[in-house]
Order: sequence, then C-alpha cells, then structure tokens
Amino acid sequence: MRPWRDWAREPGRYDRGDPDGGDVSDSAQANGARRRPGGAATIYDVAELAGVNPSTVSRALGKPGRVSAATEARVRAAAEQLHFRMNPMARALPTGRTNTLALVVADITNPVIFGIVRGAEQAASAAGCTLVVAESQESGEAEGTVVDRLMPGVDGIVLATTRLASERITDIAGRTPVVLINRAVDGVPSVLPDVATGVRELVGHLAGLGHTSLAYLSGPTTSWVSERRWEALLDEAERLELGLVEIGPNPPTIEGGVAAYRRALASRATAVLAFNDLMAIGFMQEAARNGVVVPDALSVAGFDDIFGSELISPALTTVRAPLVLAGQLSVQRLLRRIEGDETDAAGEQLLGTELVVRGSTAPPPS
Amino acid sequence: MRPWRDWAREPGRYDRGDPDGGDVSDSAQANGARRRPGGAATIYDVAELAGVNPSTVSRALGKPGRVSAATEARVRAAAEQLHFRMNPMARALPTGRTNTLALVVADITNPVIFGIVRGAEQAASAAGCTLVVAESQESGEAEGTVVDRLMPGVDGIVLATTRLASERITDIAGRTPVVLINRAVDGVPSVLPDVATGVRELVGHLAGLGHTSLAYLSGPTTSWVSERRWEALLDEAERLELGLVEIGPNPPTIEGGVAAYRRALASRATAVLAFNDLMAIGFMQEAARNGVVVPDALSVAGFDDIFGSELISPALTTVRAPLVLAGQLSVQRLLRRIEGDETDAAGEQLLGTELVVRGSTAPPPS
DNA sequence: TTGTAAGCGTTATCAC
DNA sequence: GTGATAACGCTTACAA
Repeated sequence: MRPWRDWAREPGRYDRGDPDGGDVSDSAQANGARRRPGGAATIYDVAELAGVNPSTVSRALGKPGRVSAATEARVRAAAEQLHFRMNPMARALPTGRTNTLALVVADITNPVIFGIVRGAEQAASAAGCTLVVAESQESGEAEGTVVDRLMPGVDGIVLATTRLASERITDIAGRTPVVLINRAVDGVPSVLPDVATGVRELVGHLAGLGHTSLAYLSGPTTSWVSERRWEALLDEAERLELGLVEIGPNPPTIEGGVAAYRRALASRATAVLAFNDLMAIGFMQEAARNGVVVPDALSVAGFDDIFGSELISPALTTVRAPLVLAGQLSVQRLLRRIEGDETDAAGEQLLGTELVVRGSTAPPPS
Repeated sequence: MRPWRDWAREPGRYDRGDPDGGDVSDSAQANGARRRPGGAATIYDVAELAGVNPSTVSRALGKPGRVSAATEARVRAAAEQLHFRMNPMARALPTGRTNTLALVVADITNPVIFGIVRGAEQAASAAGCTLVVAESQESGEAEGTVVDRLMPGVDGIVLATTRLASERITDIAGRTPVVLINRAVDGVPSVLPDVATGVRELVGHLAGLGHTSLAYLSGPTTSWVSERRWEALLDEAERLELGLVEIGPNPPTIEGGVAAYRRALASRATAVLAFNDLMAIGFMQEAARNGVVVPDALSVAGFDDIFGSELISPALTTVRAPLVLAGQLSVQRLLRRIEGDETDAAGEQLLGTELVVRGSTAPPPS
C-alpha cells in the first residue's frame, strides 16, 4: 500500500463512501473500469496498478520525455487496462486550459452555418479540442447571455455572423480570445469573405448581360456583411452607372426573401441581388408562385452558394464563399491566439470568393 | 483580510503530520498578483466582498433557500459587482456533473442532421446545459474514439445515426447515460421514426399510382434505419405483391445516389425509393443528366424531407421525419436519465412520420 | 528520473 | 443560518 493511496482512500467526512472500508476489488475486478462508484478510473488507480506515484502518471501521459521509457510503458499499460481517460475538468482546474472552444452562431438552421460548423469541428478535433456549438437565434440579447454562460468553460470563442454590438465584442475579446467570422471589429481578428471582389464580379456579370437597374435585398441591420455588400454595390453601381435600390432590412431567411418580393418587383429593377442565397431562394419561390419567370422576366442572384442553391430551378447564380475554410481558419487562428501568439493579432483575413453563374441570371427582357 | 482567506492559504489538505511550518505565501502572493487567467472572480472574492464565508456564497448562488434573505442579497450584489461567473469546471469536480451533453453525428453536412442539432441545442440550452457537437465522419472507428474522448467531460451522450456496433453501444451505455436517434439497441433508450408506417404509406402511394416494381437504394450496411426500411419494404412488397429489389449498399449521400443510378435503371423498376433524400436528390440529378424525365419515365421518392427536397425540380416525394423533435426528445430523455429517472429506461420512442407527396412520383409509363 | 505535497474553484458534510 | 474544511482529479514546483 502506498501512503498517498491510504490518504486518498481514508473515509473522510465527505467521502462518497465505500462501506467496506478500503477494498474495492470485488466490483473493480469484475468490471476493470469502474473502481469508484459512479466514476471512471483516475490517475491514482493507474498509479497504483503501475506501482508509481500519481504525479508520475500525470507526467507519463502528459509530456513525452519526462519519465523513463520503462516507467512510461508500465503506466500506459496500466492506463489501457483500466480504460483510463483523463478527466478534462480536473485537468482544467490547475492549468486553466479546458481544451474546449465555443462556436456561437446566429441561426443553426441556416445552411451557411453548416459549412462553418463542419470546418470548425474538423479544425478543433484535429487540435484535440472539443467544440461546443451554441445558437443566439438572431438575437444580440440572447447572444450576450450565451457568451457569458460559455466564457468560463472555454478557452476561446468563435463568433460567426454575430449580432452583437461592436463595443460588446471588444469587451468580450478583452476577456477571452475571440475570432470573428463575417464581421470586422477594430482590434479583433476576423475571417471574412472578400466582399468587394465578389460584388464586383457579380455586378460585372449582370452589367455584361445588359442589366441597368439593380435591387438589393438587404439582410438585418445587425448584419455587418449585409451592410458591406450594400456599400460595395453602391461603389460598383456608381462606377458602372447602374441604377440601384436597397430593399430592406429583411430577415436573412427564405421568409425574408418571400416578404421582399412585392417591393422588389415594384422597384422595376431587372436584376435582384439578395443578401444571401436563402433570401434569393425565397424570392424565387415567391416569383414562381406569382407566375414571374426567372430568369426571363427577372434575374436573381445570391451570396454564399449554400446547399440547395444548385438544386432549385433555375439553379441560382451566386457568389460562393469558402465556408468550411472559414470555419477551419477561424479555429486555427483562435488556437494560435490561445497559445499566446499575437503575430496576427487583429487582422482581417480575407477569403477569396468565386462567382458561380447558373441559370437564374440572363439578359433583361427587351 | 478575512481569517478564512488566510486559512485557505495555509498548508492543509495533503499536509498530514508533516507541517513544515514554512509559509507558502510567497508563491501565493505571486499568483495573487494576476488572479485567474482572464481575471475572473472566484467565490472567494465574492465572499470577501460580501463579508461571508465562501461556502455561504456557494449556497447562496446554488440553492435558493439555504441562506437568509439578507445574506443572499449581499452575496448576489457582490457577485454582480465582480461580474462573477461560476467556473463550471471547478463545479464539475465535486459534483460529478458537468452540465454538458454531447451529440455525436455521422456527418454534420448531411441536412438531416441540421434539424436534430437544432432541436438538441434548444432542449439543452433550455435546461441550462451546454451542447458539444462531434462528428464521426461515417466511421464507426472514429466514432468510438470520439465517444471515448468526450465521455469524461459530459453528463451523457446522444448518438445520432450511429455507425457503432451494438455491443459497443451497450458498453458505452453501461458507462454513461446514452440516448440513440435512428438506432435501436436492446436496453438503450432510443428515439426513432415510425419506419413501418412511413414505408406503408409510401408504398401504398406508389402502388396506388400503379407501380408494380420497386427498387430500394439502400444506405450503408452500418445504418440501422436503412436495414429497417428495407425490411419494412419487403413486408409491404410481399403484402401488395409488388416486385422489389435492393440496390446497395451505398453511401448515404448525393454521390451515393448518383453512383446507384445505372444499377437502378437496369433493374427496370418504375419507382425508385432511396434510403434518404440526399440519395434521392443525387439520383434525380443523374437521371436529369441522362435525359431520363422524372416522374414521367421514373418515379423517385426519399425519406426525411430535408431542406432542399422541395427545392429540387421536380420536388421530391418523401416521408417526413420530425427531426427537430427527435433532437429535443432525445436530449430531454437523456436529461431524465441523468437525473436518475429510470422509468422510461430502455424504450424505443416512435415518432410519427408523414408522407409528403410532391412532383417526383406519378403513374408509371404505360 | 521519481516522489512529495500544495493548489486550482467548487461542493458537501459536519459543527456551532 | 453560517463557518470550517475535506474532497473532487489533476498539474507542478520542489525535493530527493
């Protein structure tokens, strides 16, 4: 019996109990993995089995070269035999590192998110981190609450398409590492689509087809990207001397696209650009219901190239954004920040976009 | 300076029978300079400010009526003032409860998952729990690893469309609370679509249109639901005296549907039922590329009613499953299990499905 | 290289 | 009702 083992086993007042005072071998023997009631094996169990001190187990399993090869082998074997898994909570306490990252999104059901989630999950698990996903349901209020709740339990946060005010974001970024997706805030690292280029390509495509008056279905006022797309559109429209109207704000959903239909039609624009594909799809569905043929009577385009954009008929012309990549990069940058690497401190990382021309755009009716 | 604060700093705990009398205050001081990484307050800080013992803070913030109203108010005010957030890791250690649930899915990018994730996230956050999402990428191997890694850090696990072997699932369920979605295993609670009814409705619909030979595009052999659908199809085909062939196994993806195209066509079946909508969509896309008109030349149907099924042209006839509900219910059942409620111990919970007839099914060519 | 023991922030048990 | 303190499982100086 090891002295430290005795201490740990001694029934204190707050001992979860083991009525038979010390010998747990009966049930332990049978199961092999369940030494303590309700719990898994600990480094103490492993240490006992391997005949070493718990701290040695910690070292053997943690750092590679800190113990002798022979000891490490013994410890590994014992850990294996007991199905030992390190308790991340217990580890988090002394180290302050939880190896957990949070991804906060506005709306989980928006397909734009899927790519981001997948990329983030991949990058996180590749780094041995756990990813918690939370949804703010398009509400800045709810998002703040979510972030507050998550903060103490994670090493850092990726805010994707956040609806938070800039000051709030700065504040949060001051307390914990943060990376933004689809939003730029001074002093906070972010991963963004290259809005200007994407808009330029799309408007160029439309102008090339002969369109001279455009309508933009904007997203929520809280959407930074929607605002930026609008600004870029204004620049391009001015440069190419095209007519342009903004219709919105709208919810960034299918319903938002449906709701904007009449106003867009009333604008007499010959091409409608939606803030995102979801809105473009809703708009096209409503057009179809009203007997307006896309693209013959009206061209429609979106942004993001979500799942479904090539399914709808006609397939949607859109500006593809590398969503999976955005998820991956944001997590990688977050991890770098957590490691204390401040080299890319507050930069905006622009992701190239790609114009995908499909069936929903054509020359305007003559 | 509060006495308890001093005592907390004094050598205690493991320091049995060997009081070195030396003070640890130097290192304590050094640490005290920068409190917690991130500067967050602890219950000690709150207690100091409120002029009470840390344990009182714990009680005041934890259980409602365990302290006097006056004390509770003082504690709450102090906590507020310090922006105190309870450290979930520290709390998890003595309680064994992490208030974290895991959702493990085969493929995050499969739209079937979206509804499940959303429902699970809603139910979890409604219960004050954090949801970690992990992906097994359709590999049972990877799924086992993921589960092992997650287990010590969560209170329970929802396995959605798991690719694990039954014994492995039973084993996991023996170590931690588990609820299954789209999979039944003896002794483990599960949430399932009512396969038999859904299949009966769909086959009835097809038979009513005049189809007499059906082809089933099966999913992976590891997919429990795919197997069940096949069995139910066999029953129905037999009962209605219809021809039926199985084509597969296939990956449960768009590519899987594309790949199965030629074999399905060769079967001369007039109606093709895919294991899921994704495969049905892939199949329809390939049919379109080959000039085969759906539903005139061939009827196609799927299962799940994912986002995109009503977008594709013709819109897909499918058996809708209440995915969001499945996510919610599974988390609710998991929580009940975690609370120790064994009443619904190992039941299969069947969710009603709904036949959604759209444009992809029609009478067979005469 | 390995053992010793303090400490992470919280809860639970006991004593007053 | 509140204070005191061991314990949760792990890491990490410091000692040996």
